[in-house]
Amino acid sequence: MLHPPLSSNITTNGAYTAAVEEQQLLRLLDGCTGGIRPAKRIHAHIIIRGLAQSNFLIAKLLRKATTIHRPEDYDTTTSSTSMDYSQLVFEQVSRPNAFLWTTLIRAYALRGGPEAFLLYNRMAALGTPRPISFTFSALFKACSASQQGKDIQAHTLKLGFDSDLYVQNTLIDLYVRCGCVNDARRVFDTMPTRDIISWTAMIVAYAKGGDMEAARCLFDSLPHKDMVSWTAMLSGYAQNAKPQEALQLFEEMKAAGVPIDEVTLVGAINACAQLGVLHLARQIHSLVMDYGGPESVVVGSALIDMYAKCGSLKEAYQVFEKMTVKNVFSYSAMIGSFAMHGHGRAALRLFSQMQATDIPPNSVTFIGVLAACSHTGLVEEGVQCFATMQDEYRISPSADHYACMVDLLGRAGRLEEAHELLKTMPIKPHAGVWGALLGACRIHGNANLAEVAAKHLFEVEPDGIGNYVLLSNIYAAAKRWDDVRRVRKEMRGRGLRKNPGCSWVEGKEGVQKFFAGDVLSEEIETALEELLEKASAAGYVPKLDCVVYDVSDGEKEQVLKRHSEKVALAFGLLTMESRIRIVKNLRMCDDCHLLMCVASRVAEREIVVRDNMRFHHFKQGACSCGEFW
DNA sequence: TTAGGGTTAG
Repeated sequence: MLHPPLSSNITTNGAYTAAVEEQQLLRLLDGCTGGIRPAKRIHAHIIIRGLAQSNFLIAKLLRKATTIHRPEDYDTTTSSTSMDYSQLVFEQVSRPNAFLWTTLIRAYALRGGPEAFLLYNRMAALGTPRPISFTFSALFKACSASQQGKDIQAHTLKLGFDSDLYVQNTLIDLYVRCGCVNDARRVFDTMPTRDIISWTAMIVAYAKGGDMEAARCLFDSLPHKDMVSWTAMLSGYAQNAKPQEALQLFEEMKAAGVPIDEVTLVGAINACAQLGVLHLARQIHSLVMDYGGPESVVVGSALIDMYAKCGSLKEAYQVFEKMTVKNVFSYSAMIGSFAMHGHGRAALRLFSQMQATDIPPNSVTFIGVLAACSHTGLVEEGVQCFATMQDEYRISPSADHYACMVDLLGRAGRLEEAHELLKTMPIKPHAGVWGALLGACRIHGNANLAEVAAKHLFEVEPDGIGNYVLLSNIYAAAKRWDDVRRVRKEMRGRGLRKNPGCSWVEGKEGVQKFFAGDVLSEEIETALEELLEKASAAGYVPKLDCVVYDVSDGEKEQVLKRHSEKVALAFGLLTMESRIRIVKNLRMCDDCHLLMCVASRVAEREIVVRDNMRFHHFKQGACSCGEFW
């Protein structure tokens, strides 16, 4: 039996017995897994032993009962949640102390919603007990808008918590979550003492705001960095499209002997996915295995995405299959992976499998599903999924979903329908939606509708350089040179310059990067010439329309020849014995696509190209996209 | 009590 009968409390040594029993129950609570049902069992013991008024015990009990993400969060026998139960237990304590109040406030705060504030207001109205610093760190966690934070901050000032490290650190974090970098910095600057947590929170503030130089400046001036501050910096680089800097930091971190955990690895995985370099991906994967394999679904989902973006759909699927716990992220990542490689049917099959589980798809899942249909020309299926999303899953389509639908219809040549959908959508179309229409106009050579799309596009995204390039491409294809000049003049007037095309390719001695128009080594120049000769003999004729300048055909040919992916291909032919993998920063042009097709046949090589849209796998003269891109 | 993480269209 766990406890002696109640009567044993009534001894001359009652206080001593109670203390011993409290210790026993605390140990019991420490050993319990958390969740509502185990908590209820221990609560029964607490009541039997007459300790239901112990603030300390009850606070610990509530912390256990309200542990989130446990299946026991809902008790089917009483139809109550752990919060209903905790509230009830709390109300039975006649003199709750500040710690007990705070425990309940924190539990509500972690769940979101207004209850945390209501409870605090009740506490403040009573006037006793007075809040403690813990109370405010819990309240700041409950805030989701900076104004709420400012209101609570006024209370901290009044009660003298304005120099408390924990309170101020949580306040910085709140401003970071709300995107208020300046407010976060003001708190940071006025703190009498700061610790590594204050610094790291501030590094994150700058990283979220895209100011990686300011983040780096703080990071460099931190005398004692820990794993979290290193990881914050690394992830910041990855999130701001600076994968090389992220991986460089990862190497430095390892060299400095800083420990690494799953969060660090996720940052590195993410960076590697952006670079698209497969041998690096494999290295990081084996590092993950050294750390015990992808134990969390977070790492697994990141790995799936990484392998897909590095061109290996097979390895992405292997990771997915091996995952023992799958969730909406892992399914969405895998469906999106099939989509970017043009495997629409496989994406739809996996989506069906997902529907048979108890994991409901979310709006991101549908982006993947719709993109898969769009990249494979499965128009009716896409239309059907768009309806299912709304009717069955009650997900209202976002502008991104409309962009997919406009792309789906437009790509398939149903331009008017796409335009009609766009005009009747209930939310404001963003640049992506008009961009999809403009892209479809390019494919189907509809310069008139392109003008309509471009007009709107320039309104919502006046500095989107790609839009001007796309429009001038469309005019160029229609040989409307005056219009081409007009667009180019507009670009110049706005101080916009074309992003230089850039490709990188995996060689034996690392990754080689090429820019369009680079001066080439003799070796590469020769390899390129030989390739073009062989291709011409096999029927390749340069698509001069791809050049948007009104210059002679000879000059156009020279421009095309220097496109970075062609140079990368020539380099790959020289250095790689088998498959050639190229990553490009912009969209591949029609001419390069054609040459890749022909080259895969005449050079008898598999070529995999990732551009900023999707993957193309070239093999024996054909592309996996089936010319539908 | 307080800081770092995964899937998103053109």
